[in-house]
Amino acid sequence: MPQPSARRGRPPRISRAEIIEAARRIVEEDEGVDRLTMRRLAGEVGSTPMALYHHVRDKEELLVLLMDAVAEEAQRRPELPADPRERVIVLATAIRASLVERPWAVELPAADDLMSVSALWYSERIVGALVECGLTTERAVHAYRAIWYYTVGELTVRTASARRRERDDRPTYRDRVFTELDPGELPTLASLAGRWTELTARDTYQDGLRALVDGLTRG
Amino acid sequence: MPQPSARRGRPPRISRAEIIEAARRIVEEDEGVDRLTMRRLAGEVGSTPMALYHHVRDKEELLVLLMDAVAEEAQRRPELPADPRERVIVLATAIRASLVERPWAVELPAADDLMSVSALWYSERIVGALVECGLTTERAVHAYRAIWYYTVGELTVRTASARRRERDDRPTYRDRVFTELDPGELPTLASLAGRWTELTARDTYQDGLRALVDGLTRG
DNA sequence: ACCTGAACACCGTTCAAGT
DNA sequence: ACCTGAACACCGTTCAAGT
Repeated sequence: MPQPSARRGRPPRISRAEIIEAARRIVEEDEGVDRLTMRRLAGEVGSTPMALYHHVRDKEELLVLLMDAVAEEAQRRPELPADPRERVIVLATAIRASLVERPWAVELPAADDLMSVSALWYSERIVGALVECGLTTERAVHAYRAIWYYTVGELTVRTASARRRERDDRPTYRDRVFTELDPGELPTLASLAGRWTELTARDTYQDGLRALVDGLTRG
Repeated sequence: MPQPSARRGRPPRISRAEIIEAARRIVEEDEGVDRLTMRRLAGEVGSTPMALYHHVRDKEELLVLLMDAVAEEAQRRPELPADPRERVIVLATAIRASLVERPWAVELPAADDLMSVSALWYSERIVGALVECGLTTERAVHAYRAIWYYTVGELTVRTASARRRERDDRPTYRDRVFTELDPGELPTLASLAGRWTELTARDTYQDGLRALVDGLTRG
């Protein structure tokens, strides 16, 4: 029997795994996907940009692979309470916590759904818990998605503000807008002007989540 | 009296308004902010890239200005029902509808908040309606934000899927994942495998929104 | 089979000079 | 004051060639 064809030709100098590992390092240390360029990545693995294209189809595929790798490793699976409603809260909060630590991942094509296989562990349990709450499977899926929307939105807004804050110290556009509010037109907001920033800085993810889950399961 | 200093020097060939107008055209016709480059924009106004920098500080400022311009014009202010809870639904749905029509705007730095002054018309009325529902102003602001998170999330996921769909016809990564689910590990999801795409394609924005608002106001 | 170098077709932005 | 041209320091990706 001949050796499989994989054994022929020039031996590889870099591997797919090595590339993804280096990509993770760049993105984690520099906190941002925009910092991950093919050229920089090639440098990191001690090769040329074009060598990478022999291991991944294009940058997009690289990002998907990266997302998967990170999801697999980021599993700090929480203790699950018996009460299904509380379980939903715990699960969603855990997903969100692990994404708060990886703000760069929020921008990834991930946004469609928790797509990587390992992350489906969470989806499974959330949908399951919602069914235990009395929803039909169909409604449970929709409820799961609502929770996912809420979570993605909170993360998007959170990371967008964080990025803006770290970039410039000058008052944000929003702050400027709020100081010039016309109390005749916008009485409620004008009365809050001074406190808006403080109010919106507070972390209310769980409060909103609880309200949402209540609404979804009591409806 | 001498003329104000604005009257001196070479007369301008292009104006800020003209630039923003052209930017809006590009972004609206080509459906995407990434298509808006300084060079392309310069071409559109019949000038050079560098001339733009005389009217806007950098590309970021341009995007903020663009967002404002669009928000101002996109006001199809809805009829408001008397019932405050229903009013919140109508307002949020209207915001979302106008963003669904402008998918490119979802990526904008807008994400922090509805920041442009004209868009605050909505914020004012949502917070107001929530106060009418019996919330303190403070809780009303947090509730408003929860609604905003949910809306941003839905839009983010929606536009991300749309972009992916139009790019490649091959089955999405998610579809592939779902066909290979291990029913031992993920029984609920595996039982849904065939229907997942259909279930998640359905527009359930309003259902989720109603649940959220219920939870926020009944809590 | 795997890697390289040179090149293509782009970016945003700076700088010095023109009118 | 407003605009231009050339240039800098980048991108992702293709292509033809090397080992």
